[in-house]
Amino acid sequence: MEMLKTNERKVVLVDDHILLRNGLANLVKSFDNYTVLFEANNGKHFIEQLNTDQLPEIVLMDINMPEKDGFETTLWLKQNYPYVKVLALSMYDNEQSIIRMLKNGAKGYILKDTEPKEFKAALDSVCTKGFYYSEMVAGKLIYAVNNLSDSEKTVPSLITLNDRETEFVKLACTEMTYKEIADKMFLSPRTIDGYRDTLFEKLNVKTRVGLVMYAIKNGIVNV
Amino acid sequence: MEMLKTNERKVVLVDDHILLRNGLANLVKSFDNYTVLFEANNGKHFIEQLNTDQLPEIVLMDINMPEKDGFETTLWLKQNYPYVKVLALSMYDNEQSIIRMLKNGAKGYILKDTEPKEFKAALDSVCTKGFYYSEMVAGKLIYAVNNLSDSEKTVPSLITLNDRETEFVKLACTEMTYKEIADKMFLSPRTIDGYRDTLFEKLNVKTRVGLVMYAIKNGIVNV
DNA sequence: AATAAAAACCGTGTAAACACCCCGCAGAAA
DNA sequence: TTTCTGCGGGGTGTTTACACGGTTTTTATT
Repeated sequence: MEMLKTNERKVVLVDDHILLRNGLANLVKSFDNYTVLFEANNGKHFIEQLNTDQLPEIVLMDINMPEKDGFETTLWLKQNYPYVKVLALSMYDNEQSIIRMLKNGAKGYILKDTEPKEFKAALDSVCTKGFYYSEMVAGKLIYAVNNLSDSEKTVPSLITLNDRETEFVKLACTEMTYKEIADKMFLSPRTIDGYRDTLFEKLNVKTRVGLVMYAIKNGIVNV
Repeated sequence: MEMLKTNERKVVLVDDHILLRNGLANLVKSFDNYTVLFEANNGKHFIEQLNTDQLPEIVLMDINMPEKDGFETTLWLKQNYPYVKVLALSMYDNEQSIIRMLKNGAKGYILKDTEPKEFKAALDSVCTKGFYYSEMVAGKLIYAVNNLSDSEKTVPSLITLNDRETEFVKLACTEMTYKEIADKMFLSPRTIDGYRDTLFEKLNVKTRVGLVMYAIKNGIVNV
């Protein structure tokens, strides 16, 4: 009654929380017809370990990771191996992260406080239907589209920060003054003013504290 | 060759991240001489499920949880069942959390990106030696005592915020001005200035952004 | 109950930092 | 060409940070 292994769904786990990742790996292995190819600490290690001859069907992808985070890695997969399905795994349920992951190619989005049963359902759904949207995700998406600012409605592109902006945001999350940030970035304080103004507009915040909170909620800075 | 069950170490897991908790539970069960009594979503559920006739030897305790967090629950255990050992489980490695948990009675402190091997070692150490201090924890503690402010040296008590201060910090993590915060708390703006100044001194920060970052790192506000 | 000490509360003032408006220029992309 | 993006600048009012001071209320002790 032994079935052939070729039918098994090959899963890869990418998460820097080793205990969680290990536990998940065991959970996945306990499911019928699922097998774990390998595990990776972050996106960089994942890409290094990826073997073209033996591609996974599903990648369980954490979002907040060092080296190369879930957003980048998912985008990289979409561009290089579009048939590898990504199921995003996150602690946070903020709209921006969900939208960004789905936009980058993730087929589903589950939280770390999900029940194992739902987790299994998500895996199955991604494999068979090609996607998995929980009620939570659907709800957040509906909420998000209903709360788009006017600028976002006309330009429905996702909020993205370039390297320079990201660097600025990280420094804005410290106790440095804008003048000190300007020095550190080898820019004029006026230019820093410009970065701040465009980011305030783009991220829909009004103060530096608002910027900081946004950055933390969206994993731009690591706490 | 079957050993008697009475020798087994009874473990309870308290964490709101169900997937991690489940994985950990399986990991613990896979260890020789360890058994899992039950699991709980948070401190409140844990206390409800606790059975005096069948106390655990070790409680694996997450810190950031809804309802009743790891700090409170550990303190409660220390006061009610001092022989139950707590091994703190956290995502963050900031000194304040470590010190606070150890102060509240935790016998050890490990991070969620710990290797399963070290995790096992921590469990064993807590059971046999009664404590577990990883190099990370020891290092942080040394760093912490070397960086105490003068006021902390004379009064070596832990930093604690009262209700009013906590309320202020939470509002300081929004885009409100101090004047608006004053209105919301039915206080004069000058009084708010006082709160800010004492908190700056107490928490060793210099700007509002510093205050916000401290609050987030130490779980005073929930992101 | 009296009194001292400790908090919590509030007022005025000032310099720095922040937020926001205006503007131009160069180069790449459309 | 136009448009967008990164870059740099001036000016101005508001907010923040940090002084000095004060009163009232709470808490502890004699």
